[in-house]
Amino acid sequence: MKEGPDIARVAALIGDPARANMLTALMAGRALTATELAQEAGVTAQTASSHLAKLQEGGIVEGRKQGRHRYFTLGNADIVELLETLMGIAQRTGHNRVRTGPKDPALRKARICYDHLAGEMGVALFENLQQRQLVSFEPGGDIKLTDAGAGFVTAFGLDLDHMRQLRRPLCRECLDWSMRRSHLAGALGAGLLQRMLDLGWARRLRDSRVVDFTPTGERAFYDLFSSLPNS
Amino acid sequence: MKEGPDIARVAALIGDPARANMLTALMAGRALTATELAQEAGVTAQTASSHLAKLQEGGIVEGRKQGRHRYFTLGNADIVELLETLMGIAQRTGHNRVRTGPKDPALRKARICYDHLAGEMGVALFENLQQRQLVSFEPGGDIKLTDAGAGFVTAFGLDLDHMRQLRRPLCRECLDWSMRRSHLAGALGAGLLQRMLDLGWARRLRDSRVVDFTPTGERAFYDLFSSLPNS
DNA sequence: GCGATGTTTCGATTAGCATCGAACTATGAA
DNA sequence: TTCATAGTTCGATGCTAATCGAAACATCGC
Repeated sequence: MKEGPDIARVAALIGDPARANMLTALMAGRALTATELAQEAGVTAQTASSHLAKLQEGGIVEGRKQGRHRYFTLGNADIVELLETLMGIAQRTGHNRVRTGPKDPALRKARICYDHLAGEMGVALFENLQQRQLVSFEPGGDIKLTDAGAGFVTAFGLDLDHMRQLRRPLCRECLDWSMRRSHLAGALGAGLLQRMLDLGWARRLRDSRVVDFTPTGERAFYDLFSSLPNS
Repeated sequence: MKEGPDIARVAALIGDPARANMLTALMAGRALTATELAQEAGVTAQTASSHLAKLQEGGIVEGRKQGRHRYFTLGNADIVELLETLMGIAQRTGHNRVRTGPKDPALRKARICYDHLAGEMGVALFENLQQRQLVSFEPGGDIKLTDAGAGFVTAFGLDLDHMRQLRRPLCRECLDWSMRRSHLAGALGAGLLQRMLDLGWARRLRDSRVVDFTPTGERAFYDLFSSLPNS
C-alpha cells in the first residue's frame, strides 16, 4: 500500500481493448455518439454504454446529451497528450495491432470504416477532393463542401438536399491508422461509397470489411479522383 | 477492429495495481531489486517476478542481472513522461489512494515505509541531515554519508561498521508521495528508525504502518533533527 | 563441497470484469 | 397517438489474469 495518485485506475481504464479503440477514435478530435463508438470498438451498444460510463466517471471522456444522442469527446488536453505518448511507446516497442494475413493487402487498399471508404483509396479520394478545393477546411476543424464541390457530387449522382437534411454532419474527417492520413466520413463519405456500390464499381465482401473494386470500377475511380485542380 | 499502435496493451501493463506500485517506486530513479519491488507492491516474490517479466517484455522496465540480484529501472524517458502525465491526470481527477480515516493523520505524520521512517517526520529528518551536510548528494544521484555525518550517527548509537558490511546501500532516497519530498531509506534509514524504537522514542502500532511517537520521544526527535547547521 | 538468499517456473485457485440478451426509458418522427 | 431509434439497466455467463504455495534454479559466502 502506497500513497499517491492512483495511476493504476486511470491506466486500467485505457487498458481495455474496447475502451482503447474508442479513445483512439476520439483522437480525431470530433465528438462521436455512443453508437458510433460501439462500432469503432466492435462491441454491442450495451457494452459500449458500460465502458463509456466508466470512462466518464474516470474523467477520461466527457459526454454531452443532445436530443436522443450522446456525444463524447476526450476529457481535456492532458488526456490527448497521454494518449499520444502512449501511441508513441506502443509503436516503438513494436506493439501494433496490424493484421498480417492474406486479407491484409486488400484491407489496406480499400475497406469499410463504419459506412464509408477507408484505406489507400479512401485517403486518395479525400486528398483529391482537397487538392481540387471541392472541400475546404474551416477554422475549428470542420470540413465544408464548397460550391464547386456541391456541383461535383450532384453531377456524380448524389442527392445533396437529402443528405443535408440528415442530422448527421455532412463532412467529417476520420483518421486512417493504416495510412496515417485522414479520409472522408460523414454523410458525404457514406453517400459517395454507396454511389460507387450502386454504380457497380465495387462490392462488399461477405463477412469482411474489404471493399472489392472491379477492374473497370477501379479505373473509373482513378479517372474521377486523380484529376488535377486545373485539368 | 482498428489498425494502429496497440495502446491497450501498454496501458493494461500499467493498469494493474501491483505493477503500478512498482513503477511508482521506480519513479524515484534508482534501480531496485525484484524483492524490493515486491515489497513496494505488497505482493510475494513469485507474483512480482511474473509482473516484472511482463513489464520487461513490454519495454516498460529494463532489468540488469548483477550477482544474484536483478536490478530494474524504467525503460526510458518516454516511460517517465508517460507516468508523470498519468500521475497528473490521476491527481486532477481525484483518483488518489490516500486513505481518509482516523488513521490518516497519524499515517501522514510518521509511518513505516518498508523498514524506515516516512511521512512528515521522515522528510524532516532527511532534510535536516542535508542542511547540516551530514549527507551529501553525489553526481549520479547517489547519497553519501559525510565524515561529519559518520560521527553524528555513531554518536547517536549506530554501529556504522556493521551497516557498511551489509550488501545493502547505506543511503538511499525514497520518494514520499504524501509529502512529495524524499526521505531516507537504505541501511542508514532503517538503522536510524531502529535506534529510535530501541531508545523508546516510538513504537509500531499493531497491524498498522503508523509509528507512534511518545511525547518525550517526539521532543527528543525534534531537538536532535531541528538544529541548524551553525548551532 | 554446504547452506543461505534471491529469483523463476509450475500448477491450481480465485476473483474481477468484459460481454451480451432482454427488457426498459427517452427522444424524435409521422 | 404510434412507431422507430438511441441509450441504459439488469442479470447471467465465461474468460482472462492476478495470486500464491511448492519446488526448482542460480549465486554468493563459507
